[in-house]
Order: sequence, then structure tokens, then C-alpha cells
Amino acid sequence: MSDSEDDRPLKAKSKDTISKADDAAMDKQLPSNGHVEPGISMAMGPVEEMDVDKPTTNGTSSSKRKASRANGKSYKEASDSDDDVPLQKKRKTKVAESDDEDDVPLVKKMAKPIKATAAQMGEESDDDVPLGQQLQKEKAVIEEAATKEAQALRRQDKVADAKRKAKKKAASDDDDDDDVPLAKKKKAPVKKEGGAKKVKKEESDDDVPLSRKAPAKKTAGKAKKEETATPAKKGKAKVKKEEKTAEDEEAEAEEEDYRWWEDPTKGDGTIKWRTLEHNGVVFPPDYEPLPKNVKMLYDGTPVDLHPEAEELAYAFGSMLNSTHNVENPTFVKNFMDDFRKMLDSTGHAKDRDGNKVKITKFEKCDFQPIFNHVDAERQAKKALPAAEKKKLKAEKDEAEAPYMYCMWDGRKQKVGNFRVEPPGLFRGRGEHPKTGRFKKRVLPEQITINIGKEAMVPKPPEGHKWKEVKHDQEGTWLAMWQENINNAYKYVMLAANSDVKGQSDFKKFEKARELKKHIDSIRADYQRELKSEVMAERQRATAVYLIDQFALRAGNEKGEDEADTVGCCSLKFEHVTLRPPQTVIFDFLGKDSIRFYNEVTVDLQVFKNLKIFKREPKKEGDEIFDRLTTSSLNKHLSNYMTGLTAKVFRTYNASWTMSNLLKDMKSTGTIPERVKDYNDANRKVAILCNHKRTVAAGHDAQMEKMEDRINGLRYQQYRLKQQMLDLEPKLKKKRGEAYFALPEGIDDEWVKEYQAARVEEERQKIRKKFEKENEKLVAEGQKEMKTKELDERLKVADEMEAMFKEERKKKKKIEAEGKAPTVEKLEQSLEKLDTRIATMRTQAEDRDNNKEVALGTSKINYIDPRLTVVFSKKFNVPIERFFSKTLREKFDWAIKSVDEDWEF
DNA sequence: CTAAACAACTCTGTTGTTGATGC
DNA sequence: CGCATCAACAACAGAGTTGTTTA
Repeated sequence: MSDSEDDRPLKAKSKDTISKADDAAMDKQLPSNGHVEPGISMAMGPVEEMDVDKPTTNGTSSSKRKASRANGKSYKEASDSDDDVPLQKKRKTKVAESDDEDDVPLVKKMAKPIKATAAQMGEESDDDVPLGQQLQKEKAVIEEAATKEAQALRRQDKVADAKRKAKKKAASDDDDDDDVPLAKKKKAPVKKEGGAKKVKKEESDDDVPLSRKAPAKKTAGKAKKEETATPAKKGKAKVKKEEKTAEDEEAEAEEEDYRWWEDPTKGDGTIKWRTLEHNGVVFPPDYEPLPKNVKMLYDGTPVDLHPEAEELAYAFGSMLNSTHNVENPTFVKNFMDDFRKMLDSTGHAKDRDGNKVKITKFEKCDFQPIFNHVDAERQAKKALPAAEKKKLKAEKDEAEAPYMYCMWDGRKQKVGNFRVEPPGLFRGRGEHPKTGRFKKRVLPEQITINIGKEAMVPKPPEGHKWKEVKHDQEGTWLAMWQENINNAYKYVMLAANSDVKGQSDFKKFEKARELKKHIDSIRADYQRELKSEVMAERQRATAVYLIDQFALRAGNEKGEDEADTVGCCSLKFEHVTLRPPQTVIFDFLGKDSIRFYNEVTVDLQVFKNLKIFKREPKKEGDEIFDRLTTSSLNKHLSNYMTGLTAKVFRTYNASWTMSNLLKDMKSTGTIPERVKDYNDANRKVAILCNHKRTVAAGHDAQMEKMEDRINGLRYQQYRLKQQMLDLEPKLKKKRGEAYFALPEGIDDEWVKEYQAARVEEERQKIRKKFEKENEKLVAEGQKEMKTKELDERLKVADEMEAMFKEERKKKKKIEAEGKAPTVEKLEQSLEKLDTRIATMRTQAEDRDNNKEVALGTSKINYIDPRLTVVFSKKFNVPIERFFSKTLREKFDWAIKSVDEDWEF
């Protein structure tokens, strides 16, 4: 097959269309070319329902999905033999062999009859619904799908129409009240102006029409409101700033009872603010050259460096303890490249006699002196008296105070990241090709300021000027620059607890909730399109399936100079392994180079499709979805619902899962237990989203410690039992040998060690106490105690040791302890130990389960906070147990807006 | 008309700091 | 009660997604 028209001729591509014969061939489980693992069918057992997901028509309700994900079992017998059904619509759009042409225009494709759906629906059986009901349901769904499709078509036309109009009309701003997304309507004309403006500089800003017609009209109501509110508040805010005490802050919070989420004028619209005042950014401190006596060595010789070059050496030297970086060849190579370049441009290193030293080889560089110096400084800083530390912090806080807040439409708002990122060595994540390169200091000349037209522009540092000052009301950023490694944009924006961020967060979750209304038809559609003869369509349907079912990310294309990671659309041949009959194994690096590994059971059709997409001549390195891009996917999704994109599915599925888990929960028990119930649900969502973390360094040790403590308790139980025997030997017969035996996992060796540890512990305790008392005595000017006294005291431990020894020798004769011991009393202690062991076990399990799952990300970004508020109210757990202070501020809107009946 | 570039925003795990806890 | 330890938190900066503009 020749791919001559393709830009990347080496990449194999799928055919345009899939013939019936093609499809049929895939049914014979030829080990063919689809990289299929030999059949290992998994045991299939009944799967318990985990949530009350509304069953969807296709038998893949998300409840089953989740269950199958959780226990790795399939939920459906392979009963689906769709390909015997004649696909009557053999309407080939192209000759099968002509490759690489564009696909049929979307409209044409959409017009395809939905008969296939009907046929398919008929054969798939939803095992837990009676047949009669099932058929009815299916019929309804098919009809719905038909309507939806028609709607989608109409919508599409309209959008296209609107776009054409917009182009013609340019800046004219009349609204026709159709369902064309607002953003799109507005964006086109307004951005035109923006584009033109961009060429201009600050001084010509005056001729830019600030009062753009459209925005002015749109926000008229809001503006009025603001006019009355602003002056008063401004005045107060200023007074507050002078002496901001805790009480003031509180009073302010109380009077600031603005509920934007109830304000109908807030929300969409592209104008984000009317007035904006802020003080710009904080620059990192200038580089302070190292003291004269601290120098890096080259080939054993201390060398002098130009301060700019020294800054690089400093950057490398100060992270010598991070072997992960410093011993990474890419990191070292990139660093040395930049270091040498810097040396070339700033003049070479010199030895103490002023002779040039050409630094070339990393092996000859010794940064240890720099590290030692930095480390000493760090220690010194750490060792500073508390008062001193406090003072320094107060000074810093005061210096930064002006940058912490801005005035946004007259309201005081917290700024998120007002500090310009300091220079340093770039640490990409995963195997980033640019790791180790020097991220340069950002100069004011690179920074663009975005601020209100009337506001005072913050002064750049002495002798500098800003790159540009903008008044872009459509942007929510206050300042912006580009970093030199990837030319990535960096923005200074508001903090998460600000109104704007809250609003967009709110919108995000509302959008996810809206998806609920469309999800059934979307699922029905992709089920049908999984069998489309048009390759692009089939790939798209399969991708949507994966995104919906397994919470994959969209997966944009990535460049050569980025870490090699993928998402759904960019999955490659080697990332997906197929194991008949219908198991798919995903194994790839996703965002942040986090491994995504999942063995899942998929619909037979999906399995077959993946096999087709992997067909020859594709091989490792080739894309599975070669006819699909994230934009085409999102474009398709947006036909169902304004603003629907791949990422919305993640939000939707996460919140929907959480919602169902919480709905069914009857959390009783203590508050910690209820919190744990919540966290368990949280964890399921985190696993769904593949939110991982590296196992903490001390985790294993920690687990061992816990295990040891549990065993200690179990040994205590054993001793108690032996004591019972001491009191009542008959018990041995009554309860059986096993009852009195050493617990499993504990042997004589362990006991010996355990006892030795106890004895040692006791000794330490005594010594410590002794020393302390002595110190005190000295401090009071008295004589300290003799070592004899210590020895005397240590006798307690000696006795203990002797007793243990005796015990071990006699074997199983342990005398009952305590005053008036009875079997009953011992029994009681035994039970107490039982509960302690149980709680400790769950604690240990919990910790172990959590070792590589990060709960925070899903809590902060995916789970609708209102669900947490509902849980908190329903089960009477203070919200503080779930949301930290900052999170409570971020989710203020959620905390104040729902009662316990609210549903996602 | 694509593909790359530009732009702006969300999401992500790690790191440094802080506050609670246990001894 | 003072101290050390450790977990929880907030800050951080890199890595995605999405949409628009330009070559």
C-alpha cells in the first residue's frame, strides 16, 4: 500500500471503509495481524451491582462497567454475533483500496439510516431485564435516537449557517435568538478586533474601541449594579487593607454576601470583567554570587565563573542530592549543553591565576563544594530560632501583600500565582527530552500585563519596562510570559477561591450534569456506529466508547520534543493488547507519564474493531485511531450538546460514580467511620480516573511497623489465653489446642525478638528519664544522681528480661497477672484486644490501598463538590472533615447552595 | 484547506511548609 | 511540656485540553 499523499509516509493507515468481508474475517479468531493474545478466557462469575445506574439499552450500564473494572471479570456472556446480520447499506463511499482520501462529508454520513441500530439492538440481550420490557425500552431508545439524530443534523446546519453569517457580517452585533452557542456567536466578531489590535502597541490603545458594542449591551444590567456597589466597597476595602485583623476579615466576609451563582447576569458571555486593578507580579530575588571561597572544581581545579554561568553551576550543584535528576544522562547532557553555551557567551572559567579553563567534560566537573555550601545554608536557615523565622516570614508577607489581591469589578479577589517562576533547571516529567535545560530568568521585558483601562499600571522594576500592557476583558489573566524551554505560556490568574474561578468551576459541573440528559442517546449512537462501514466513523465510535467506559483522556498529538505519552486518540499499536474473546489490555503512559494499566472486558464489537484498527500493515509505533483527531472527535461530540468535549466525560463519569456510591450508602457508625465511607467512594473515583502517586519512601517500613504492632497485640492475646490456662487448665480440652496455640505468623523466634525489643524499649525509657532528671538537677544546681541509681532502676528491665526468659524455657506456662485475675476478666481483655486489632487492621489496609492512589485530584477537580456537601449534611459530618480551609473557600458556592436532597 | 502556531484555561503529582500528634 | 515525627496542606510548575488564528 502506498501512502504517497501522507505527510508521514512511514505511518500505516487503515483503509477508508470496512467491507462485509473485512468484518467477517475478523470473526474468525485468526491470530492474524491484529496482535491478539492467545485465548485465555477469564472465569466469569455473577457480578454484583455496585450502583443504581439507570440501565442503558445496550447492556453496558455503567454500574456493570465499574463492577467489571473493579474485579476484572466480564459481565456479559459473548452472545453477540452481529456480523452475520447483513449490513444492507453497503454504500461504499470510496473504492476500498484508494487510501488517504478525505472522508465523506459529515452531513452525508449523518444521514445514514439507523436500521443497523435496530438490528443490533434486537440481538443484544440485557440479562437482567425481562424480555418484554427490554424490547419496549429498546424501541423507545431507537426512536429517541432517531429524533436526536435529526436534531443533531439541524443543529449542525445552524451552526454552519451562523458561522457563515458571522463571517460576512464581521463586527455587526445583532443577535438572533437561536441555539447557536453564545461563545461562538460573539467570539467571531470580537476576536477580529482583538486580532487587529494585537499588532498595535500600548500608545495606540486609545483608538481601540474599549466600549465594544456587544459586551456593553450584554452586561448592561451588571454594570449598573456595579456602579452603585463599587464606590462604597472600594472605600471600605481600602480601610480594611490598612489594618487587616482577623475580625476585620471576618466582618468583611460576612458583609460580602454576594451569591454569584444565583445571579442570572453572571455566567456566559465572553467579557470577564469591567474593571480590573492589580499590582502586577513579584520577581524572584536576583542571583547572589557564591562567596569567594566556594567554587566548583574542574579537573580538580577551583574555577571562577561569570555570575551568569555560575548561576547554572549553582542550579546544578544545589540539587546534587536529587540523584534521580543528576544521574539521568539526558538531564546531564542538556545541562552541559546549556552550561557550555553559557560559558562560551560569557567568557570562560578561570583558575586562581587567571588562566582560562575550558570546561567541556561533565566527568571533570565537581559541584560538591557548591552543594556543601547550599546545604549548610539550608541547615542554618532551618536552625534559625522560631522568632527569627517568624519575623522573616512576616517581612516577606508584608512585601508581597500588595500582590496578593486584586480588584475585579470592584470586588477584592485573591490572586493565584503572582510570583514569577524563578530560573532553574527544567525538570520535565517522565522521560522528557528537555529535562536539565536551564530555564532562564524572566525579565519584565517578556511580561505582558493585562489590566483595566482606567487602572494604574504597575511599575516595572527600575530601569525596565513591560513587554506590553493590554486591556483584554475577555481574558481572566493579570500577567503573562513565555518560558524559554517549550515556549509555554505562563499566566498569572486568580486563586481558586475567586469568583471567576468559582463560576467556571460551577459551569463545568453543570455541563457534566447536562450530559446526563444526552448520555443515553450518545451511547446508543456509538453502539450503532461501532459497525459503520466508514472507517473514520467506526474509529470515532470506538474512541467515544473507550472515553466513556474507561475514562481515557482525549489524547492530542504530541511533538518530538515532548515526553512520549498518549491518550485515547493517540493510542498506538503497542498500547493495546487484545486477548480473545473480548479482553483488552491497555498499557501506556498517560498525562504526566503516569502509567495506565487496565485489563478490561469490552463489547465484542469493540474488540473486533480494535483488531481491525491494528490490522496490517500497522505495526508498533503506528496509531490505532489513524482517522481520528481530538478536534474531529470534539466536533462530533459538540453536535449532541453545546460545549460537549471528551473531557466532560471524565467529569461526568467521576461525579456520576460518586453520586451513585453516596446515594446507596447508609453510613452509620462513628464520624471517623463515616469519613472512611466517603473516602472509600472517593478512592473508587480516583481509581476510575487513574490518579496515582508514587509510593512514599517509608511506606514499606511503615507497613511493617503496623504489622509488628498488630502481631504484638496478637501475642498479647496469646499470653492472655495462656493465663486462662494457668487459672483453669480444663479449658484446654474445652476449647481445643488450636485456641491456645501461638497465632499464625508468630513463632518462637518472633517472640524472642519481640520480647527483646520490649526489654530494650523499657531500658531506653528508664535511661531517658534518668538523664532528664539529672539535667534538671544540674540546672537547679544540685548534684546529679550516680550511675548506681541508674543501674538500680534498670533492674526493672532486667527482671522483665528474666521473666521472659523463664517463660520461654518453661514453654506455655504463663502465670496469670494482675490482682484477683479471673477467666472472665481475661476474656474481657481479650475482646478489647480483638477490637484494637480489627481497627488497626483496617487502618493498615486503608493505608496500603491508598499507597498509590491520590484522592486529592478527583476531590478537587472531578467530584461535584455539592455531592460532598450533601453527604456532609445527610450523615451529619462536619464539612471540615472533607474540605480543607482552602477547599472550603473554593467550594463556597457549593456549600451554600445545596441541601441534602440535591442530586447530581 | 490543513497543519502548525498561538492562546488560555484546567488538571496533575511532587515538594516544601505547617500543624497535629505522640512520647 | 518540649520535642521530634509525620501526615495534611498549600504552593508549585509542568502537562494536558480546547479553541482560534495563521502560514
